[in-house]
Amino acid sequence: MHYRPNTVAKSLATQRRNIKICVILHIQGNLFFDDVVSGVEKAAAEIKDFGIAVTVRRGANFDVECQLRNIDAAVHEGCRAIILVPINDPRITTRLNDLHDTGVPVIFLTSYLEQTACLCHVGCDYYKAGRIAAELFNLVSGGRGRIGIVTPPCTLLGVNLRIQGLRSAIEQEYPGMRLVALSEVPGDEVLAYRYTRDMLLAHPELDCVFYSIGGLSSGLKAIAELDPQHKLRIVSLDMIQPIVDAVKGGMIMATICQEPIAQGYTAIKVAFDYLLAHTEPALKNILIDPSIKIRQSFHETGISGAVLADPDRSVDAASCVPFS
Amino acid sequence: MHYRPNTVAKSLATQRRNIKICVILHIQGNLFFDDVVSGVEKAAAEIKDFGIAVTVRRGANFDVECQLRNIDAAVHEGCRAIILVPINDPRITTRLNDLHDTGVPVIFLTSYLEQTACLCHVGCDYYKAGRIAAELFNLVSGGRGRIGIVTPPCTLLGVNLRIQGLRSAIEQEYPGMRLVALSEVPGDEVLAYRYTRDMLLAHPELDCVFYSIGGLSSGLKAIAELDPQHKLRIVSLDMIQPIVDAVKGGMIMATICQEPIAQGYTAIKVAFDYLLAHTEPALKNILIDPSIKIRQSFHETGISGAVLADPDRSVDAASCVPFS
DNA sequence: CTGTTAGCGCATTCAC
DNA sequence: GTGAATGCGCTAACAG
Repeated sequence: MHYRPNTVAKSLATQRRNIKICVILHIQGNLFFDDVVSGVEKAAAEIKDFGIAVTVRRGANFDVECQLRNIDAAVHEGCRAIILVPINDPRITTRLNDLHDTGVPVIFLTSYLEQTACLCHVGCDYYKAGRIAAELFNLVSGGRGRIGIVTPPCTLLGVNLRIQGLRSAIEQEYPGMRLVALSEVPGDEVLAYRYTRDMLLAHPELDCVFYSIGGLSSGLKAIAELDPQHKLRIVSLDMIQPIVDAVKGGMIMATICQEPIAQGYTAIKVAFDYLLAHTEPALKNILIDPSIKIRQSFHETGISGAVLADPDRSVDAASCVPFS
Repeated sequence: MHYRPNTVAKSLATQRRNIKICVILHIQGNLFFDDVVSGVEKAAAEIKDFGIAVTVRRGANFDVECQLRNIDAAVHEGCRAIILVPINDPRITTRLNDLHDTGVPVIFLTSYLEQTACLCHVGCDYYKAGRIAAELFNLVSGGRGRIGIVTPPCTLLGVNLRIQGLRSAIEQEYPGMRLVALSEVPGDEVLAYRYTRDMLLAHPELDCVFYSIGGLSSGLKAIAELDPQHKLRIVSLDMIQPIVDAVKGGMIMATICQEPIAQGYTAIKVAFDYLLAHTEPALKNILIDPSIKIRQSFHETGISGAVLADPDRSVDAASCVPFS
């Protein structure tokens, strides 16, 4: 027949079951993941009235045992779906596959594990982000740029994909561009400064830098010292505060945002749809499009405030005659 | 106390009232507004279970009488909120102010009228879009670009704001840039071709073109004929099909998307929140951020399909050693 | 195992 | 006017 169950009535009836979703991260003190969490919390607030509670557990950085404990704790408190930023470790894979067999769905967030059962992966199109970076450099360098990359370790999935994207775009489409240097920086401000500085000193021909360690801003200081005139074209990642400041200040030309808030939000919504409507996501890989932000993207117009018409900028047809 | 009404229960109880939202446009056959409508429909599908119906009325282009009739019809069928793409005419203003007095909220979509009571305006930050265009030209022209603009009539609110944004950015921040020509094209393919061609012929010094009449693609043909080598830097608006094709083909350098789907979606959500929770929007002006799309933004990675791991692009740490 | 009923939290209606 | 009862559409617990 034409019967469509009514989601609202269904969730009202289901409220008493006290459904829980658990989000597990293994990163502390990272601005990008703070935004992921705020996306999670935004979605959590929206689905609270549906009788679904969301709890977030932030484990220690890359601590496998801690992540395993968090998974156990989540199961123990009876959670009905797990959203996970996974650590790439066989113990996690094993644990998640077991979980899947017991009927608890797993949603990967920002990264995923191969050979591991899951409902889906919610992330960003890291590969495309890399290709976009390549194109930006191509556009501003007249197709003859010399690129250096400062990056987290390439063993991380997203990082690897991003660099492959940049590389493949250059090879396939921008023959005049060159990838000249790549510097992998472990998570440490001191090393970020040193590696960035060393790269620039070792490669004076560099005119483009892909600074993809936004969490570490001391590398930006190294760049500022060695390039006080802002001759280098710098593209970075995400809209965390130090990056935004550098874009506004004219030091960074563009930043490619991996939409952490949307990622967190979407992951919760996938879990929600699964728990309430038993809807499996249409795609195993839900990739949020990276977005490009430049200086003017952060321009405060003032028009978005409380009043409709901004007296400084109301419609003025007379101002629109041709000019010279 | 700490009482928070439960939205779900409330809407279940309210279902019998058969609430209606009416969306009224005055544009036919415009791809941008097709996307606005699809955003509306997406939100409509989501709130259907809440017992709220959405109907869309698309009137004749800029026909004031028709828009007035549509408003009357909406009121007559008992709709509880009106979402309107307004025509700038005093009769509309009068009618809307009357409506407001009878308690029917009006939400402006993509444009608004001054001196007119409304719940809020949902649009795009047109001013910022203009500033972004200016910055893109500045970036790729080494700060010495000569800009020509092809635009719809500046009497339209968004159009005017956009051009003011571009202009003010140039005046304030890009002293080496010049606005050389502005061509206002009424909605007509023949004129679009002719005006665009005339502008290019009259201004051989032009190296940047802001082609902001995406609905009319014959101007692009004029550009293609006069600039077969793609020496002009072209920035356009929105992601409608002819523009996307031209970006993919390398003719258009970048397009600034005014997020029609998000605008339509947001307008419905505002009405929904008002009708169900009696929540007034926090801002009178809800401005969606314009987004920048370049060629690689349209790159199909293939990874977003049904499988998680793309064998062509799985993690390969060995590929990430430094190169030359 | 199938059929019936209570109740999720609220708005509306009806009785007083 | 104030207060109690009904039902929105569904799930869960219950009874047969």
